Amino acid sequence: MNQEPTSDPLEDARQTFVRSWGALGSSWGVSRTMAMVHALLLVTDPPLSTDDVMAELGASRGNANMNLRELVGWGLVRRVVVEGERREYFEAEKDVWTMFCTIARERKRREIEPALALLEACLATTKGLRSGKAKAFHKQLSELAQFVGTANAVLERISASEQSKVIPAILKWLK
Amino acid sequence: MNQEPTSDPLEDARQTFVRSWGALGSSWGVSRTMAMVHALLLVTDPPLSTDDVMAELGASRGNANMNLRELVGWGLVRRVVVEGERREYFEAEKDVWTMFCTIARERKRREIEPALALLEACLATTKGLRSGKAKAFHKQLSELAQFVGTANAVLERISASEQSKVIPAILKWLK
DNA sequence: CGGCACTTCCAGAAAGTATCGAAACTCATG
DNA sequence: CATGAGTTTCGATACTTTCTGGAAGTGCCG
Repeated sequence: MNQEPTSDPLEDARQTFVRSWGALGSSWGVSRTMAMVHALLLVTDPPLSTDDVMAELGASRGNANMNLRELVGWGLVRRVVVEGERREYFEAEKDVWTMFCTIARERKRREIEPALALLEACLATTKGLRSGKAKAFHKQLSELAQFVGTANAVLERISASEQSKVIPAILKWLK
Repeated sequence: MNQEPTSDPLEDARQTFVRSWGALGSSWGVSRTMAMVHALLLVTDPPLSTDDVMAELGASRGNANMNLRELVGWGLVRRVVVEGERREYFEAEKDVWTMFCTIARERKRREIEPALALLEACLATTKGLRSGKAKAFHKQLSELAQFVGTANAVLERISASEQSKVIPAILKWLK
């Protein structure tokens, strides 16, 4: 992935943003390129084609295609049809609140729920055990499960709400 | 990393929990082994030595040492001194709320704040630009920055609060 | 149909990380 | 101040994940 030098400050800022956002992505369990593609679409107005993404990021077709597809799978990017064009174009959901809700819902489904399931399973298999060690294990896991369950419910509730209902309440609470 | 077959249901459950938690860790940007070490300490009562961790997870000394050190760095694990023992022992913070606050604070510091800094930097360099494209870019980033900033403040506030103040409020709000 | 304009799949290559094993270091102790 | 238990560091290797480039697929249109 290459970068061309520019002296256009806007282009510089875009590049900086896209690349750095990509780097940050990896600490959140998102691959660099996927984060970069998302960042790119987020700050680009007319929808982009696969080739545009390839060109902007210097990625291969397969890579661009795969990451676009995955972003569509997450619901963060939409395929759009451009009048009189055969090629597919992509645009990101620009509204930050909607984006947050989408991410929350997907992570919940893909990561929190499996974790809960694991905890429940371990709780179930140690339910009947009477030894002190088993009791302690069971108690520790059940506290964890309860916490994760609450977090799950909070995300559920928040991401099903209107931004206009939630944000003001939060800001007020922050005081 | 090996596993020995057991017919002890508690041991089985512990193994299952530790290993699966490790697997889940990777979707949250935590390395498998670090998540496993943490899980292990979380469900183990007497503090463990490096050698215990090595034995339980079948990891090398270097690996165990490195991950223990990193967990101490996150504040999720403490070194403890056992009477009349030269060797160091480790125990995890068991309280789930405290654990959550620690993680929130650390991720905030390591990941959210750098992201905010990036956003601010890009906002600053495009501040004066008057073209339509620049305005759109600036607006998109500033919405993102505002959202991330609010999230940051929320985490700050929550993780500085008492569990007893926050959880009931949340449960009430969930209704 | 057959050509064209795209999209998707796939197997191997490359890059990036985690892990090991062993050597180097630390430091209380005899 | 030599010993040795215990800890840390480090280069080499093994493993995963990500990426590439080309082959195969899809479906529109003349």
